Amino acid sequence: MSEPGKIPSDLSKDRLRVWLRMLKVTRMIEAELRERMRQSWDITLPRFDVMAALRRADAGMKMSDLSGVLRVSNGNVTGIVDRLEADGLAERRSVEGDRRAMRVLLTAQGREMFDEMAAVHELWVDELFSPIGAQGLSTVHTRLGRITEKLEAED
Amino acid sequence: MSEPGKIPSDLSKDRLRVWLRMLKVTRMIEAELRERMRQSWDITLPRFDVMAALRRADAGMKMSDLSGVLRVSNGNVTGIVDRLEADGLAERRSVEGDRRAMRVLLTAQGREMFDEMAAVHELWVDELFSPIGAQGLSTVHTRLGRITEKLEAED
DNA sequence: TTGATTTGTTTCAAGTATGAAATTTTCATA
DNA sequence: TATGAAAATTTCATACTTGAAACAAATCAA
Repeated sequence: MSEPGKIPSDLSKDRLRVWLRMLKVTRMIEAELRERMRQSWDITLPRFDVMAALRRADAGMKMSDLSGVLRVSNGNVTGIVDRLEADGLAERRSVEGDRRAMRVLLTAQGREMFDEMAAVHELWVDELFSPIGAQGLSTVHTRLGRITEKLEAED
Repeated sequence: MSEPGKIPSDLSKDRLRVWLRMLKVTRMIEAELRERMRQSWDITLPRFDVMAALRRADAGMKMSDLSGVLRVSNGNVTGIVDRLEADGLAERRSVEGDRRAMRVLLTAQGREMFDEMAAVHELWVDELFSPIGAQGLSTVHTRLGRITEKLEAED
């Protein structure tokens, strides 16, 4: 980046390049993880993401909380939870005091399966990110953090 | 990252944290770009991506080249090109010498529309990445590059 | 040459994703 | 206490996505 002969004020092109590379890396890693999950447990990434969110919430989460945390649409979550429920990994319970809302939580089976998957998932990510050491991780983490701050501040 | 009291050998958790953050940032930016594109030109991100790939190839690209470059499945590209073609933005031509293959290229209208969109798109990305300066861009770019190298070497 | 494999594309079923509309329930307030 | 706005979820139409299967055409080997 910013080679010798280049006008430094042209950050715009560099930002575009970084964005395209980030998009590429993210897609490659997602593809790799998706494939491994499919092979290992016949599960999809969206289902795993929902289970990960639910695992942290002992009391369960409302549908709208789920779509908020995962940043996907409400209707989307409805379908994924439907399928998790059909597989016996999650369940919907009513929220006392509000008959509109639903509380979703993992079943015992769902928790057990997620814990098993999460451990392996962490190993995979460690492997895929192995070219980046502690130094690089720190830099990338803080730089990306600035972007989320900015985006979250805009709401 | 790697705070004072922390055992440095536990890079695994840091890598997971960085991956999760990267996923989050990528999704936020994609959501933002998708929304703006929808509002401005009633176009989707996948269509824009295909047009971007085609714009660089004056002679057009084969369907399989497209899916290779964009890292999406063959069947996926079929649908997106179908819709671009229906909108008069791209067209399929036969490849002389190989009756199986198809050459896809932008129409004049497609090129014109893409150039207009690309200019604005670059401004948006510049804005969204504005919290990262030249220094940070460079670091992030090279770190992410190592990951793609590793992943591409594995094929 | 012919048969087998490979290549390029499309089709298909299932799942993921969006944004908008529809439903039901809650809540504020006049 | 009506009643209108806001909130929580589902439903819907449309589009994207995958992996597998189907198909046709090209290539390669016996």
